[in-house]
Amino acid sequence: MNVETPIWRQVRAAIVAEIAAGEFPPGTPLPAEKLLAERFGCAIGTIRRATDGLVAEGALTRQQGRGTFVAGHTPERSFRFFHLRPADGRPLLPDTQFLDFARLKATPAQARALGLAPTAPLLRARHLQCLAGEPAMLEELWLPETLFPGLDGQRFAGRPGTVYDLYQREFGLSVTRIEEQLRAIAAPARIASRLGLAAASPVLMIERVAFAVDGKPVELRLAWADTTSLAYFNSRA
Amino acid sequence: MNVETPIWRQVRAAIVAEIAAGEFPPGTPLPAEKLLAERFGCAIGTIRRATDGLVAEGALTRQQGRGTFVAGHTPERSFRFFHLRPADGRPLLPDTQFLDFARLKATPAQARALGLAPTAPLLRARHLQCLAGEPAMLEELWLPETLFPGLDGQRFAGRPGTVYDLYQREFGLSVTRIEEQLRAIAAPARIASRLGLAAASPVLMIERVAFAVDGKPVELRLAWADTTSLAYFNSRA
DNA sequence: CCCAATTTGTTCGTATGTATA
DNA sequence: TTATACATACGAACAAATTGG
Repeated sequence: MNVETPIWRQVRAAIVAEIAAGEFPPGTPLPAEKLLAERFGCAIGTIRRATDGLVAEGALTRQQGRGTFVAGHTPERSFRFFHLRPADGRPLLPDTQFLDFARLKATPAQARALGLAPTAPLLRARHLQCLAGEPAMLEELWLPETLFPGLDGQRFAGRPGTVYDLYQREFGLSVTRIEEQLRAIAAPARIASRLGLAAASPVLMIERVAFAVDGKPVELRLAWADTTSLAYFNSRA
Repeated sequence: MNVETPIWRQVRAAIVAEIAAGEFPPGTPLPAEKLLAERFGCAIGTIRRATDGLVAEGALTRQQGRGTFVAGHTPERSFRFFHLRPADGRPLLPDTQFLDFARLKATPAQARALGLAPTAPLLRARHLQCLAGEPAMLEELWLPETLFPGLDGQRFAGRPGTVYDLYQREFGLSVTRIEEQLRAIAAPARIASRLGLAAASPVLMIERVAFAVDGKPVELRLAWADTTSLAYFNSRA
């Protein structure tokens, strides 16, 4: 009479909920598999089944002999979502130049993308990503103010690590999935000049929505990339 | 004393090899897990572990009560690699207009991308992908002649299903993974006119290498997409 | 229509190997 | 060395879906 959801899914959901609730800050180990099995009243294999997906997504990392850890948004981890590389495919860490920070109202399209009420208050941060010292991509980050209480330009620009690391450490929002739309457009004048391009040069425009472990959208990001000597790398199995 | 590769990896490799050798044509069921366990002298769980990855990649499909099948390249399956959609994200099957077919020599860059000797003979097919009746993307397919013996324009254009279905049915090459590079460029005159665009309009250029189950590169594909009312959709966990 | 055989899906428990502290 | 934790592997049982009689 088991038409219910499998135990491993229930366990997975429970663990995700605990992580999303901030019970295990990034870098801390989950209870050992044996303990989890006891706590949830199931077999160790079921615990593994439940965590396998999280490990594959990068939300957890397992280390033989040490434990299972909630993945922090180290540069390498965030890098999973950074697709811009030189033509040879060699991964290159970008460095970021902060531009400005503002508080605005959502447009209908933005509200829809983030699942918010129309004209909900948003925070907007803009910065420039540089690769090998050259301006590579201009980015606009749009954040629901309710999810990022008290965030301002100082705290944003003064963060130590990556943007997603900030979301996770300070607001308990762990980005694990993104959805992107890519288009080729003629660069608007303001953007072209920031990238050191002639006006109306073709640029790669990226529209991203980032989701937290629990599936909630937490960020809308618009980006304009100069792909004359770089490319957006994607690989699918 | 087990420093060797795990059994499940060996089993996986063996199954992949058999599929690549054409022992199980697409659509046919693999031997039941119990049989495979006996044949390989291991437990059923180990068989499942071995096939889990193939299922995730879409090379196999499991159906409770029926069996485990070698996935054919149905339109839906090939669709996993088709990323162009209207802005609303609604998936839309393209239809294809054949343009031409030729036999040429590889450029150094093409040979490198396909892992071939310089100036190896290549087959080139060109076609136009249309979405909702409108020209959406121009594609150039470059194929190593040695992998596609006897392929010509007639057989290419006259195929019943998708391109990848042709590769699999007639040449035993099952595409399971692709790597892509995306760039925004100004459309060359010939391409712009095919897409019904003004010369030098921004288009999304896609460079793809497709790999078979066994990891061998089998196709180099260049594509130019009109993204004025379409977008390239990508999602990563 | 029901029944039985087959096949995958889920879950359990256990044992051993290997890496870490 | 010892204890802990994950990695691999085995075997068993039952559930659920499918198929064919």
